[in-house]
Amino acid sequence: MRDEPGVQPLTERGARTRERLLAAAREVFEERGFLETRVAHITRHARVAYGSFYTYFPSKEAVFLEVADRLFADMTDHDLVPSAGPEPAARVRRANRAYYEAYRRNAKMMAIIEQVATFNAEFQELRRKHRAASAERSAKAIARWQREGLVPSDIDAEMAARVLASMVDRSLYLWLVQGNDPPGTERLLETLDTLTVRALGLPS
Amino acid sequence: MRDEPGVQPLTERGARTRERLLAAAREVFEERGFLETRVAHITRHARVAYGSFYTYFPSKEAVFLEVADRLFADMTDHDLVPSAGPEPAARVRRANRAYYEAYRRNAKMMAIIEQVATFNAEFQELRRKHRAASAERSAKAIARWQREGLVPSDIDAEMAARVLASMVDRSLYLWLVQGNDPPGTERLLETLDTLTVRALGLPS
Amino acid sequence: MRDEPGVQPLTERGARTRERLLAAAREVFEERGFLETRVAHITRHARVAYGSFYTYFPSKEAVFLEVADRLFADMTDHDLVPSAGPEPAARVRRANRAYYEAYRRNAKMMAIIEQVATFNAEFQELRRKHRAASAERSAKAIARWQREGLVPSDIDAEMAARVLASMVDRSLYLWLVQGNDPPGTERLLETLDTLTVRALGLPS
Amino acid sequence: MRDEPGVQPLTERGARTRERLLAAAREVFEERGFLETRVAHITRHARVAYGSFYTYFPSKEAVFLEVADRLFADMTDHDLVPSAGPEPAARVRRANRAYYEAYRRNAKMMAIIEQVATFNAEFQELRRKHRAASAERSAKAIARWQREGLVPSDIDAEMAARVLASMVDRSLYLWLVQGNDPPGTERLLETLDTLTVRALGLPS
DNA sequence: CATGAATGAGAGTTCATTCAT
DNA sequence: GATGAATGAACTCTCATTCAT
Repeated sequence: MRDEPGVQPLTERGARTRERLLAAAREVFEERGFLETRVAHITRHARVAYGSFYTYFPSKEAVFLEVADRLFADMTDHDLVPSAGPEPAARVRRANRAYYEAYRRNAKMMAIIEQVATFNAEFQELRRKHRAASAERSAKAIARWQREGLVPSDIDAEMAARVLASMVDRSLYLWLVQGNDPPGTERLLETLDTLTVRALGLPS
Repeated sequence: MRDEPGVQPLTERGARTRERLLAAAREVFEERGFLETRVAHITRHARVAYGSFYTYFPSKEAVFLEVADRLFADMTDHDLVPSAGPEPAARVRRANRAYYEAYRRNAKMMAIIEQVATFNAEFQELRRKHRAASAERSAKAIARWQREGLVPSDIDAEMAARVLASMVDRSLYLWLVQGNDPPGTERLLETLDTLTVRALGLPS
Repeated sequence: MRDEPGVQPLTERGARTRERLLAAAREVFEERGFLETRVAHITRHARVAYGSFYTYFPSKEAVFLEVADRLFADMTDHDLVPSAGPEPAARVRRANRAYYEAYRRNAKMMAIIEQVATFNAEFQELRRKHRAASAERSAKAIARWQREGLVPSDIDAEMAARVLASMVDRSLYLWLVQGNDPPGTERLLETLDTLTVRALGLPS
Repeated sequence: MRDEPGVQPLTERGARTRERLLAAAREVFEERGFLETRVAHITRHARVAYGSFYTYFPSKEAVFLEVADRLFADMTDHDLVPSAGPEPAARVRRANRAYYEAYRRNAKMMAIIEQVATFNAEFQELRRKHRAASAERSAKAIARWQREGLVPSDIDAEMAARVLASMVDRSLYLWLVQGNDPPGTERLLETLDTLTVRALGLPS
């Protein structure tokens, strides 16, 4: 009992051990899922003693939160519509592809994230915030396009942003995580692009 | 899951007990989620002896599968586009509303279904089949509309059906299960209708 | 998880198992003390499975409380002054001897009781109540003797009852539990009697 | 306990660290009890590195023994009858009050001492010796009073000393440590004085 | 069939002590 | 000496499933 476990290590060596645990945790979570992961798996994978885990993390949940937090940061570099500029359809397309790449890179963890989100309220909240921030940025882009006359003004920008994000997100989940269908990825991406652009009425 | 030991009760009394267990299971699953549900909770709720559970179901998973199977039947009475006919936009609209109502009615179980789908392969497969069947029907409708010139022929009917189903499904999940947003339901439904119709290029 | 553990068993067989656990618990507590007792020791001693312990008791504390409660009942059949009547000095003497016998019979558990009382607030309260009830009875006897002119009226009956109970109780504890001194028991009892009688000014 | 590794610091700085650990240990023990005290609590409180604890003390028990040893010294400056002289009743009274004050000052540690005495044999022995030495002094006083004709000669001086010490000690423990009773302290002290004096038959 | 007791392999967490720096 | 990380044996409590009645 160092009493406030999970504190940042004070030495170089401690920092290394902590990183090893984080990396091992991610790998084991990806391999076995959150529920089937034992703290012992993580420590064995990181080649540290069982007890060392609790030197840096108060629980299995805590290490997961941190792994997921890093992943969210990686994922949200690639928003639906990252920046202003001409050719909105091309931008949508590019954003979708970027998100697809990020999703593919992190597909295994995305599966575990969905798992944990179904029973851990704290984590649900974390994910909700990330989603809201991301949707907010997309909504801003849509609203700008509406002011520029590129998107019909009868569309609810905020809601459309959320709904379209759900569309892309869930499609990629079923595709990449649950492997719901073999036919070519390009067909999926093409459809996501087309439907998004047409749903918003963007000139293509 | 239909040939496990003791599944089909032979007597009238046995059939009653089995039904009580199924009803109790659904209520307890809704209340606590799959992971937090104990077999004892189910039997207590059903006012049945602990051991009787295993007379009718080989495991906690088995009773869940059966509860979920019944629910899927209820949900898929309301497909994206239930039947042929004129006014496709109105049909999309009606289908979305019907699905929304069904989802709302079963929201708690939908949450648990998502939960179990994240770790139980057998259940994943069951859900995948339901999804595929449902998407197939939607794809048929879209294809018909394409032959009738109501939907552009450059759209991949099957993929569009899946992607749009993901959009609606996920939006309702975040809305009804995770309560992600306070603003009015009507805004959400309106957006789902509009985006679907425009994505498909249907006349409105 | 039968959810409200520690419930009374519903069958004859369950009642037997529960009794075996209680008896085993007492013996193991006496042998090793509360802190050094493991649930596994108790179940092994009772020849039941580890998990069966938790069918009947929610924790080690709970089984201890019940063991102690039974012991308190046994001990308080022998109060400082059990009943009214003539010859108070003889009554004091008889009460002291009776308490001594009870203490000797239960000496090992008295040691454990003292142990648990030093850290478990719930148990402290239980013991406080027993002590208060016992002191109350002694105080009544002293007050009666005061009304009969056998004890000086300047004595605080209630406080004297508590103080003299402490004297007897603690002396027996040090004697029988901590074995503080070999010389004859009779010397101790004689001293307890004499000091009690003279402290109260009773005719001897 | 004085020849364990690293007990006697060789440098000035080491002596200071050791004192800080001792002081911190006492405070933490008082705050949380022996069982709930972690070595980490002590070092944190002393603002000393975790490992430094083991530079000066071989174990948690060892530091407690030393804290308790100092406390015993403080307590036994105030014996039942500290010195010879006239007016024995007044002396008893004064000794009781002095002991009360000392007890009150150290009440929290007295609680922990009782706790440790219930499971640590080495500490039990230490306390037994202190008690024996103290009782010995009281017994000497009583014997002297017997030779002076102030106390009846049928009293067993040594045993009476022990029994009366138990009475005072236990009453103060229940009063000050377990807070067994709200009514005024003066009532308790008065009763202790009176009963002691009368039990011994001292002229008052 | 019904009942409820019995089972025991885990799993997470603790923390005194040791050790490398 | 001082520092704080590393260790891992314990220990409690859980609960799906089996079994005796």
